[in-house]
Amino acid sequence: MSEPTPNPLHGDFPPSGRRIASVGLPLRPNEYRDSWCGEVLGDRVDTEARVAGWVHRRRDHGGLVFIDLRDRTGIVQLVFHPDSSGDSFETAHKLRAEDVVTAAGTVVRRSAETVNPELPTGAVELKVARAELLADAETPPFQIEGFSGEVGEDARLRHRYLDLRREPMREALMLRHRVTAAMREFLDREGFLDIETPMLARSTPEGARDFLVPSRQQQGSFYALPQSPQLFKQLLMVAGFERYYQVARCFRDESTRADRQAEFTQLDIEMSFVDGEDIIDVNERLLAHVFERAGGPQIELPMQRMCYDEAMGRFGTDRPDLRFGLELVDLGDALRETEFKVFRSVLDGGGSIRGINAGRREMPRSELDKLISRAQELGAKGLVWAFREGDGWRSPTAKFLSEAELADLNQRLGAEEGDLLLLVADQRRVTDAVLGQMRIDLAERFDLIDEDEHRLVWIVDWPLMEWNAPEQRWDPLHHPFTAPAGDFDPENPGAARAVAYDVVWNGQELGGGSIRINRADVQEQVFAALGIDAATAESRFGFLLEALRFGAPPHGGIAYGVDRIVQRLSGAETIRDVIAFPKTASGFDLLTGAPAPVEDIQLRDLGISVHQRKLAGH
RNA sequence: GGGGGCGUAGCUCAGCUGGUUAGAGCGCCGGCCUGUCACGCCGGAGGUCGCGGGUUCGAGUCCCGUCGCUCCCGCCA
Repeated sequence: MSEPTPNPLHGDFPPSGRRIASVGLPLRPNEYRDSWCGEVLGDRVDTEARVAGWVHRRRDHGGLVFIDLRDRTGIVQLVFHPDSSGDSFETAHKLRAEDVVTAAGTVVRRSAETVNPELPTGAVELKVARAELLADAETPPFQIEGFSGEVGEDARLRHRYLDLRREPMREALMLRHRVTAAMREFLDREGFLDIETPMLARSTPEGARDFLVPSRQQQGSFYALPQSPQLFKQLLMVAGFERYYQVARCFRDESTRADRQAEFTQLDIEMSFVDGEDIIDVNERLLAHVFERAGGPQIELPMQRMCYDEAMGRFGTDRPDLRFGLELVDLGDALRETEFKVFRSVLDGGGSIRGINAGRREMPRSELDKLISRAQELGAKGLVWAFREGDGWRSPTAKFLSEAELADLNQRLGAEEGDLLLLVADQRRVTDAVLGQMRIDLAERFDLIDEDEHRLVWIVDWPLMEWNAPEQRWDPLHHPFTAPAGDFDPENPGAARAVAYDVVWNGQELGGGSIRINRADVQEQVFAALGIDAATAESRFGFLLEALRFGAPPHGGIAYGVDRIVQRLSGAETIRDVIAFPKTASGFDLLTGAPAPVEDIQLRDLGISVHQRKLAGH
């Protein structure tokens, strides 16, 4: 996790183990304990307390034994003296790391020299009268805490239940709970109903690959695990529930990333009789509430908005990080007459030339070569780099450009002496993808991001569709159920705008949504424009079209990536660190061994050929 | 599907241009210890160098393959 950058988890909470109070613990006494370890504080001095937990560390002095006992709320020091009753003192000598223990005794104040200021409970300790070993533990494969090195992720995932005992993971999952609890709390208060939708659903071949589940009763047919509850929540609007939400598990059979798992959690929301403004209003208040409850940055309402076109123009992406500049600049006009062949052919081919002024930077040739490789990795054919020098450039490309062109480029880029300029010439889609990402790479590399700053922005006014040149068809920017703003002209689908909105936090999309189509005829037109013919639409989405004919209210909604929100709030480097039982990059669960081969008889029940499975290598 | 990085003791790592018996810290085991809190001191155990093959007098080290982890690109409506 991270260094001294202020973690929103810390600082905004009352110090000490009382942090746990906001998680709403049942504190009913039982025979094992009447106190959480983290709550044995000064106000318990001279009272009896009974705690239970895991042996965090033992310090055995022979005639005196200290045990740090840990539960999910924190740590308290137990002291065993030889005069403990029964065989408690002998038990203490035998205790080992991670043994499970219950101990009762008197809470005593520590003498001034023995106070541990590092521990919330460090002013007191439990003088143990009786203790019992409830379960002993084998030596853990890695140290739970008190070890300066990071434990490798393989080991952590293979014994996740031990990893989850470590403080960063405890904090992350408790934060996650606070986030979802705050979501439910707010939405319940606003009149939303929590309704579950099916996990075994119909496959939708558009979009991401589905996880398929073979049907035993209809051999050869398959369920799909839902990529989102989208269609079901629209049907719930048709059904008249008006305000719905669900903390929904979703599945996409695509490769994972540091911020992506195939199985993830979405906060899914849908409302009826609303327009885009109503939805944005509710969601701004939702986010403000969640951030407040979870110790995130304070959100000023109303939040900033930016049009899609502006975001793409200035930042090359629909999820701009507004904490730093390095904005993209369009340079085509400066090169209208250029004779430089590379630029000429791009411009003649309808492409763009765009650039970034990275500021005054020293960069050796080897580093510049790395930038070129990165640009190529991102899809550019090449990258022009230049340093402004006098009225011209120091650059391998300078000799191909006229003095007037160089001066114009410098002016458009606002280049001053020594500034590093990066140019990409390609189709606009490519220039934006490449420079939009390099802008972020450069900001990280040159440390231009103020980690204390937080910028939330709604991206609004989206195109409904974009032209997919390789496939020669129109694709929806959100999904095929997004409502066009105003009348939809099937002859000119590229002109249609959508009532859609994404909320972006420091360059990461937290969630996105739209007003949906609530008329069957419009939905049919949009399907047609997307190249889904009437027969296909009927067979895949006939149930939706039919439902829309039975009185579908105007409706719309949004969906948030819960894992990413928690990741951001916790400062975790990967999404795996905020998921209790995540999978590896190749989709393995190292703890349980899933996915795993199954018995032949299971396959026969499903009508799947055992022979085929053998071919697959099992 | 493609590219980069990594894989050595239970954990985190070191191991030079190939060279004798593969090391450290932590953990673990035994002993001592009444104020520690990363307790301390003394002693000890612990290795298929991911796996398979090759080059070489000789491989942890070089080469090929393979498996696993990870980051990135594609992909993720």
